[in-house]
Amino acid sequence: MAVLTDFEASVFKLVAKIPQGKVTTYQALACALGKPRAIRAAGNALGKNPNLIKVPCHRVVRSDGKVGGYAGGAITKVKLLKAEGVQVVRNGIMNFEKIFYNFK
DNA sequence: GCTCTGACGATTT
DNA sequence: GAAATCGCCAGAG
Repeated sequence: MAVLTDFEASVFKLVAKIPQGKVTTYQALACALGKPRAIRAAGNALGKNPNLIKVPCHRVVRSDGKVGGYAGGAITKVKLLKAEGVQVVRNGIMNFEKIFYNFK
């Protein structure tokens, strides 16, 4: 079972809600948690990556439009996103603005 | 209880 | 426009 903290569990719970073909940013994620300043903490939680398959952590990208990082490598992350219909411009930069998922 | 690290963000140079 | 620096929060040692 998850030996994670409440904060991490909250992050994974939100990330797991991201539908296929959509992506979100670490900022929106932290904001959804009620702590827009805890961007690093949210990213740190995903960094644990306890359920890489169950949690679509690859759908979480940076606010800059870059894919950010991934436990399996940023290359794999972009690959998965492209497979879901995400338009990757270049250098791992994508048009997440058109497929942005807003937590609600 | 203090310090370092980290899948980040925004600002400044 | 790109690179570097500072600032932020939470977890682990």
